Amino acid sequence: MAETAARPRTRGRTRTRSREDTAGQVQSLARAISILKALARADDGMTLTDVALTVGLPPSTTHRLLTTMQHDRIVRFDQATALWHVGVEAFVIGNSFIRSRDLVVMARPIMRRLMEETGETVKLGVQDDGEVIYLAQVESRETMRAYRAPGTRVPMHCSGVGKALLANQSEEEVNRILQRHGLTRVTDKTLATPVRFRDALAQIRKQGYAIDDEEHAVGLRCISSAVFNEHDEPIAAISVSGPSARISDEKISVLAGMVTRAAKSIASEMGSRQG
Amino acid sequence: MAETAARPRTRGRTRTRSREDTAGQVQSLARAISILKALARADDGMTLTDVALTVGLPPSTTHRLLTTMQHDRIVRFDQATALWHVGVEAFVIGNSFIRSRDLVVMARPIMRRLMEETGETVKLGVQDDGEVIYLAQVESRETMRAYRAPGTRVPMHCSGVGKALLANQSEEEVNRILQRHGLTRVTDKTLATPVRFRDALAQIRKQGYAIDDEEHAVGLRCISSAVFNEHDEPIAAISVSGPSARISDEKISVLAGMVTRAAKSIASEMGSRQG
DNA sequence: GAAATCGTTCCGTATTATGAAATAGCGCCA
DNA sequence: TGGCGCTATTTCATAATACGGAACGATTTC
Repeated sequence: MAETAARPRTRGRTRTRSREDTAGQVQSLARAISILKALARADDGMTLTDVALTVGLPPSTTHRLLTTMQHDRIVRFDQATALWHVGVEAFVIGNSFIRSRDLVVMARPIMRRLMEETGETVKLGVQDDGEVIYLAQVESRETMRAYRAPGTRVPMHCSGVGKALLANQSEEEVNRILQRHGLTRVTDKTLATPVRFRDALAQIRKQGYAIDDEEHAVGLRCISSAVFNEHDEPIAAISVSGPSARISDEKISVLAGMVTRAAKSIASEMGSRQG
Repeated sequence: MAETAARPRTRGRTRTRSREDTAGQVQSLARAISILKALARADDGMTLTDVALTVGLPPSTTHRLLTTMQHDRIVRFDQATALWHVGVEAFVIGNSFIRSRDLVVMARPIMRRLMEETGETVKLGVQDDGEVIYLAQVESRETMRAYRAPGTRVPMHCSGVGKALLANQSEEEVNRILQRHGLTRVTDKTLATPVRFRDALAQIRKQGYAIDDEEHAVGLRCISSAVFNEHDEPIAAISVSGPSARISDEKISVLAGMVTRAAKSIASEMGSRQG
């Protein structure tokens, strides 16, 4: 291990990491994380070669990392289909993120009641990295219902929760986020121009609640209201969403009342605990 | 770097892993996982030394693994309190488990084992539209046995599965269902009055399991226990059922233990912690 | 029945993880 | 204010550990 200079540097490990951003990092762990992320993105599991290809690692290394994680059920291997999935233990660990946030624990019973009142799916989301991330959801009992698994991310500009959150932030903050993520058009009704979007925010501020009228998914309407902390900062938003057929124009004002009331009870619940 | 044989194998790192169960495992990754598990167990975050102590690693190693995970927001460090928590990304990854988990698939092996233990037919049912719908069943080997085709619906108030589910719901919910479907008398023993039924539910809550004593079919007894999800909501119930002749009063408590234990393993398989 | 494809294990190599120790922060008490 | 005890970080020499190419199996395909 002394004659490093003698050997041409090209041979050996295929990929030499750029020694700047990864200094002090544990390679194998970082690689395992990227594998996990890949698995989480795939809807129906991945084969070993799929995984190896997407993360850019040799199959043997990929396999070794996967089996290590399998040992603790972080990932699961389905023998029958030869596919790797995210495992139970990852779920259990991930859910402890929720428990560490009083918000979700407090909000859940109120969300449940709101679902009973409205009959529609109720979601709770926060802002994260310029996007909305859903933390919790209470599903409607209807056959035709809105569903978006907790833990998924959606753009802010075309979701009720996102707009409710943005409407209560400074103009600079809004600009920064729009600049970073853009106003991507997702459906015909997505507000895809800055002017229209800013008007919408003004409207939300005036009404106290946000509406997403098929701006994210065709046929899906959604009414949302922000939850404020004791410093009047919007820390989260809840929403009620369902098929446009059920969420008629006439019903909106009634639903909006229920949603804003629920948002306020969550806020007061948080305040009392001094979260 | 060629004389590997010359050096005595015993010296070196302080802890030599027992080369059997950890062969082919990636040490650093396995350690990182144990750190994550420790963090998940602690609801309110841990200091670095806490973590290092509980997983039995030097602080420097622990710190290096933590910062690597922090890079991808698998863990979060709260500067103000100097505490490490499970991070957003762990939540996002973990929740993708929901997409791949399947109650019936997870339950089946456990149901099979329960059938072997008890010798009786094991069924899995969920609540749908105020009724019980059976999703799966593992049949007893006896000639005389309980049978109910998967997919069939039965009233909640006179089935073990239904009662186990109802016992774990709010009073309003129970009232709504009873109002909608009534307490139809099916056999002589059916609990057909609200008072008797409510008493039965209280009893179930106390015991942790439900008994259907010929309330649905003459000569058929059934013991059932609910399966809870990660929010402690009852999502399903399993039952063991057979002829009253075989399911004697004395046998009930033994069978009940087996059923509740099986229900708990299904729950933990589905990601509810504390199985 | 041969070829191809994919998953798994082996094994020599040196890169990378390791942990002791040094250093940097941070209250806390005198 | 300054020194003391504590905990969090960073450094760095060392070799243990992760690495990946290649061989081996298992399965499917044609």
